[in-house]
Amino acid sequence: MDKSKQTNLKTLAKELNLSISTVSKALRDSYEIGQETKNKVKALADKLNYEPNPFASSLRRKQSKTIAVIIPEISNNFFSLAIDGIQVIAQEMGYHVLTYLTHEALVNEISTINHLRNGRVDGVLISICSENGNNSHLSVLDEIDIPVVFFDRVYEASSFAKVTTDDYESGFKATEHLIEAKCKRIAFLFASKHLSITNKRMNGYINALEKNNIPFDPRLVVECNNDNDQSLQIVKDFLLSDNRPDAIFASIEKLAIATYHVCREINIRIPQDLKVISFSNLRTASLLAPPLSTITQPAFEIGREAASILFRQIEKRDLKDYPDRVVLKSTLIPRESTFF
Amino acid sequence: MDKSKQTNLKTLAKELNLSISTVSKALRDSYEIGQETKNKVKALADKLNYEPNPFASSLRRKQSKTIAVIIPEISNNFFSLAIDGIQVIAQEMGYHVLTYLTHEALVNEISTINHLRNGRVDGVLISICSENGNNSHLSVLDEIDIPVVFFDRVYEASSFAKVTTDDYESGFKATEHLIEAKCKRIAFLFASKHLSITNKRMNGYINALEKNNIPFDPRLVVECNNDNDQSLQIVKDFLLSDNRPDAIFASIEKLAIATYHVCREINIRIPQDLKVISFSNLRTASLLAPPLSTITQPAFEIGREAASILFRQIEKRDLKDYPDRVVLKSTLIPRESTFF
DNA sequence: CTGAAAGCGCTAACAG
DNA sequence: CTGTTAGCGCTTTCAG
Repeated sequence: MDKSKQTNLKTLAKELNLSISTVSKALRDSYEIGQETKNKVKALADKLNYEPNPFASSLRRKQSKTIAVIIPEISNNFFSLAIDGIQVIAQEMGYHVLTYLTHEALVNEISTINHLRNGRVDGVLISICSENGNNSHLSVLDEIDIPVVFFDRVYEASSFAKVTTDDYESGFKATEHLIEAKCKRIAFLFASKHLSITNKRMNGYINALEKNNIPFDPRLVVECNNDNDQSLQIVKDFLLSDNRPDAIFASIEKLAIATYHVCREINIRIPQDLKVISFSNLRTASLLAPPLSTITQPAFEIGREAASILFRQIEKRDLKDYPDRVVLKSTLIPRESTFF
Repeated sequence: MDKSKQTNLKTLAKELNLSISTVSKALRDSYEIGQETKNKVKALADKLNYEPNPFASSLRRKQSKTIAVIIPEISNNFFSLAIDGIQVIAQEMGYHVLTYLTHEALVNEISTINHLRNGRVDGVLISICSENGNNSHLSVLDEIDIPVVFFDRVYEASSFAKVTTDDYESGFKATEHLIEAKCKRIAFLFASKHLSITNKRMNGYINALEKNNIPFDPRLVVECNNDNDQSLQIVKDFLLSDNRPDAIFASIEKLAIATYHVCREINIRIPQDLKVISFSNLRTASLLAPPLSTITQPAFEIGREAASILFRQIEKRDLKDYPDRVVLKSTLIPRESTFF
């Protein structure tokens, strides 16, 4: 296919008997150019569907009008809503969005970040993967020297801006909600001990127990993982053991879903035999059998906020007028799964 | 932040006392360069974390190693799964993925496509928006002169490759499934009459009725839209009218969810009073009250297939060895919502 | 107000 | 096997 057909400044200039630089300036509405010339140039540009070559322009100006979004997975209600929020802002600001999925693998996260060393993007939004033995790889973000904003799964030790929800408070509230429903043996399910969201949610859980004089039993803290089948098995074993809880607080949605599946399989009744609450952005939470009590994160808003902070950093880098931490509150929505 | 720090070919060349082109060739493993030189060059490049400037390279080679994905929305199970499939292939092929959301608005779709006129991407994957009075705007895709592959929501009249599911057959099967459950007044719910998926699914519905000697009643074909609240109201009015059906075939997931909400609100029992089946990729279909019978599309595979066709077109444009139409089968999964 | 010229970083002839 | 050179299309001084 013939790329030579693409209109460029040269074509326009020749057609109009103007110089390339005049055309360029006219299109960018420079004060140096007369109104009449501008009109003529723009008319022809429109007619020929001129679109500036983004690479030439980026090469010259050293900015790409593009941001990268690095997330563990996309078929996940939280992340797809967050991306939606990010896209809305990006499209408003005239930025393009490159999306990268790490599939929870450190090696992908590192190589993705490394590929960003070259100016391809003006900024990065990242929610880190769960495979995070040490976070040393994130030092590469420091080196690439562009604005970075973490959202949801943040790297606490980093100095970049972070947008999260109130994980600790929500963990606390969820646990107290179960305690109010007279639960005594409340389990905490999580998938990755490396994530700060896990730890904060768990600290909320632990402190809520403590405040209510319920002894903390480490055997009720159950580590699952990102593999659905494995998590299913872990939850099943747990619920069939003599260590069986009377309530489950799932720190992530997929573990609540696993719990529902297991309960159905081994005939545990929710909420009679087991109460369940979960962090979740499931749109069908209220239609489940039984309706699932959730802590619903403002996923869309987290994306939007993270993006707008990023753009503030990108567009006026010197002025430090952006917050370096934003916490957006989650909402506890009690439903039948925690009815007493 | 100091962009001058970024390593480029010049830096490497100077450091090694070689010419820029030698370094360039060495890095690209050209046969023209000696092994020893290659090693030296690569070692230094690694050490200095050299990443080629993508804009310079794209400008010169007239290809971006980037594709665009244009979809109506992302917080939708079908699309997020499809994107997942696309990303897997793209990452394998070393391509970057730019995502654009049209939010079902024609004006966004057009302007997005127009912005792609300049070589920013080497190919486009698109699922068209529902606001598609006439599809004339898609002629812009012809003009930009790069490979395009439609997936799911295709523009039938176009000559570009299309990847879909078997919408007609699935519509037929879903309807027969309801007929087997002794339904007589089967309603068809849809959101946009402009989409070919709507029409194909509806034709399947109509022909299944016909084959089973059930008269087609146009009053049972209900047009909803993309606004959840409005659709909720439409479905509610419909179910409260004297035109009330004994079964609903929802051509898209969100209308099944709306139906569930309405039934709960006005105390219609599923499946006793109303049977429901829907195209859906809901992971929680089996956990709903009652579990929802679905026609599940191979969303991930559709994305993967569309992407791999696109890359075949991009990488060997002359050889027409790619299919121009791929149909991946959906699966009907009967659950309680259609129990007889 | 308009134009000439340099150069962003890389690739690809073409010479040597 | 290595180097020189000429751009890709655009922006941006700087001259006129």
